[in-house]
Amino acid sequence: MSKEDSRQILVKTMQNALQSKGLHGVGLTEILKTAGLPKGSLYYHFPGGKEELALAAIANAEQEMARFLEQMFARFDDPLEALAAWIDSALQRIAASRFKLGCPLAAAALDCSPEDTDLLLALNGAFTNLSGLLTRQISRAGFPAEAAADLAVLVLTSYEGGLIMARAAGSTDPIERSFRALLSHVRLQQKEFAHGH
Amino acid sequence: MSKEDSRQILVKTMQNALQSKGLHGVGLTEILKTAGLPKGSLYYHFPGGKEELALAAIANAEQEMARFLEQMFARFDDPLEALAAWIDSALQRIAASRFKLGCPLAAAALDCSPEDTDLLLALNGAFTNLSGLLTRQISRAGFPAEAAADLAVLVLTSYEGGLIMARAAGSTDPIERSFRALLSHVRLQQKEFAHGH
DNA sequence: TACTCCATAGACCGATCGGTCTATAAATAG
DNA sequence: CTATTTATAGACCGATCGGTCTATGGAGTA
Repeated sequence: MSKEDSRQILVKTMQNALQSKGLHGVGLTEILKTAGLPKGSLYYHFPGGKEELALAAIANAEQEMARFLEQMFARFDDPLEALAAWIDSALQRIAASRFKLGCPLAAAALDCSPEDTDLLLALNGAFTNLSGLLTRQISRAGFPAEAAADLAVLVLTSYEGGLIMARAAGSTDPIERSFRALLSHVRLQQKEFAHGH
Repeated sequence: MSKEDSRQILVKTMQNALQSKGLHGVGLTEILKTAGLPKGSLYYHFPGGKEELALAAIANAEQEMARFLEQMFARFDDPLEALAAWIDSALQRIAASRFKLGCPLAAAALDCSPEDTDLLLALNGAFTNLSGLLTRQISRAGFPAEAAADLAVLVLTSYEGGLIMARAAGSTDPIERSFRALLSHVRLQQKEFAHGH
């Protein structure tokens, strides 16, 4: 087992734990049991303990999400189609987990104390990067800068909120509904801007 | 201290704790210290312990939210104006807490194990009731049933997601942006339906 | 082979977790 | 007044928490 293997296993295990139980919902013992590693490994790779591991999991989650979004935007000419494809894949992932998995970023954001500044800072960075990415792509769909920025944040907030409600409902319905509403409005607005507003 | 007083104090304290730290983020000791009550009181009023208290806090939060929404809808003729007023008050409340408080429903949803069926059931009930309430009011604004239902869910998801991002950002900006985008799209769609679609 | 360093391996720690139990103060009923 | 119920009050419990520490297997180099 090489150094990078164990490290990555721990990060992924924590990422998964964040999604299903939240930061304080899982113990290190459980994480280590799932990862199949002893405590010594954890504190060798992450001297900062649980919080450092959580930060790494958050960074990893952000990176995965950003990479996947970029892929979708590269695959589709129309940014709105790319968004739809992203949501589609999210729906499949959630249903496949039988609605156990949420977003690790949201879970960490709600499960930490307001004093955990490192965590909140990392989360803010992640959200900022993702909304920046979305803003750039939505601009390409013909939206003015400010409108695109607002819309990007709306996409993110309803995605995060949708995951929460889907988890509670045990159904993808909330995500499907909110994105149907969102996209139909966006198409309408797109036409407005196209006709020279 | 009468029976109902202590009970209500415990419920409100747990509700507040859920909002700032999540279900597993606070200990009973901390809750009791904040409430100024001993352990005996907790288990007298809530034999089911932490989970029963959490359920009561969730029910209370739902009721408060529903009541406030109804108030806003009663005060404004235009349902969209009522929504805007609701968000406005949320912005003030969040900023006043210095971005410590989120939604207790969302916090509970993300911080519980997928096996906590009682909790998830209660949360689903709360979300269903709230989206039903919103759907009825949005219909009044001239939206067809299905469009109103989708839109209601979008309002809820972006509200929940907005609270998360606002907490991470330490700013009301995400909520302001997403609702600006949402409302501008909705007004546009409203006109469409008004002109006979 | 001997030395070194990396990466486990897990016993162990004090603190705190949620929960139970007995005791008692305060109110109510007879 | 006594008897009974109500609602605290908090000591106490085993389990588990995150974290520390020493010991060890094993790959790489001389």
